[in-house]
Amino acid sequence: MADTRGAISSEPTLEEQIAAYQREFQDLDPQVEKIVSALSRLNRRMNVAYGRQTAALGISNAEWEVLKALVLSGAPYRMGPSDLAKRLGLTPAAMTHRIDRMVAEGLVTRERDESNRVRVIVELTPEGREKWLEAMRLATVFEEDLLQDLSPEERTVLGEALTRLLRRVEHAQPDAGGRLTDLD
Amino acid sequence: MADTRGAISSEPTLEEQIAAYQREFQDLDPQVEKIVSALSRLNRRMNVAYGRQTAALGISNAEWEVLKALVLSGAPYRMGPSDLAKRLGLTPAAMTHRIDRMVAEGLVTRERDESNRVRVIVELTPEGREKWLEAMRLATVFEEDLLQDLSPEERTVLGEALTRLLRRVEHAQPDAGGRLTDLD
DNA sequence: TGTGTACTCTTTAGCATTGAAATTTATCTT
DNA sequence: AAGATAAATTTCAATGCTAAAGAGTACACA
Repeated sequence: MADTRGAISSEPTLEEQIAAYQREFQDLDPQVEKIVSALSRLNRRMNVAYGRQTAALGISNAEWEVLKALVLSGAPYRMGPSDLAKRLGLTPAAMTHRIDRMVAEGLVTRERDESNRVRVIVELTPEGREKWLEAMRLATVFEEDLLQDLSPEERTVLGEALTRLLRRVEHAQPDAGGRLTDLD
Repeated sequence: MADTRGAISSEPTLEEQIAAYQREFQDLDPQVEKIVSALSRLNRRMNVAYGRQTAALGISNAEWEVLKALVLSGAPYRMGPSDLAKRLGLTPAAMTHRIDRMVAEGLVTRERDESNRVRVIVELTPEGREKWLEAMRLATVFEEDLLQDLSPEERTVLGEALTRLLRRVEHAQPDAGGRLTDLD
């Protein structure tokens, strides 16, 4: 899991960091750098916060990711290990071990698919679903607090802008030189 | 390092995901969820892109992080291992090993501080600085492409909004229940 | 029916990370 | 000056990840 550790301290402020970049690299567009750096820092801080919350519930951030994927798949909350692995960006091997741990903790069950015995079905237990719900409640409180300074209009604009950026990275692939070129 | 792996595939669209969340969790504010999910996805995609670029230069994303921290510290590009560790959010132990590798590759040097022999000084080599510069050039091209759909005004608004969110997480600490409360 | 091929999951070996203990050097107290 | 305490780094054992090899099952096609 990415950058979930706590205490990010003695870090320069965003402004100091951008000033330092400009000193060392003249071609830098400070506006672009501000967006990119803020994005990355924000994400790191948020992951730390989520990590603290899930830890308080006795699960790891990694386990929460699995619970989320299963719930999002909809009732009856079943997925195969390789689907889960693709969804979370893990190798199937890592998924095997992660599921091992979660079965031992009673968050999911693992059984063979009787109609195709190559396949394995991972299914959320009621306990797993309950954990997800508790984590979800904490997460929404945190997220609402995070955004409390933004008016509904500002939220709309922000969501719109981020979605546009996301579409750009998702529908484009960097070429050999790293340039983003449209696929459609 | 966080979520730097490639191929994030067979993922539901952002819209599908939010619809699924609303089905499973009625209290969800779709506007908030849109922002938070887009942020997290965007960051993941960007890390994948950066990873591809640094890999093309023969360094890992982890090594790039160290190079960035050293350059940002300004000439003469020296830092102690524990400062680097704090800056990158790693344990000192991990820093020791990472520096080992980078010394072996000639990106940095490690020597004892003669004025206080407990301390160690990690210093960027000219080769390390050159690698940073190459990575920086690729990164700025990617970042400019990423933001190409946003007008200068939109960029300003976006940067401003993200900075505001960042200030909120940085100056606030979640309490036992996970609420963000101001420190100032 | 039998064999080849493809697919899914697990096992194995290697690597980066963490947390805790150990090591080395500096500083404080008397 | 001696001994205790503190600080910075490294060493060590355990964890979770990746990549690649292995095992088991289903399906196609002769």
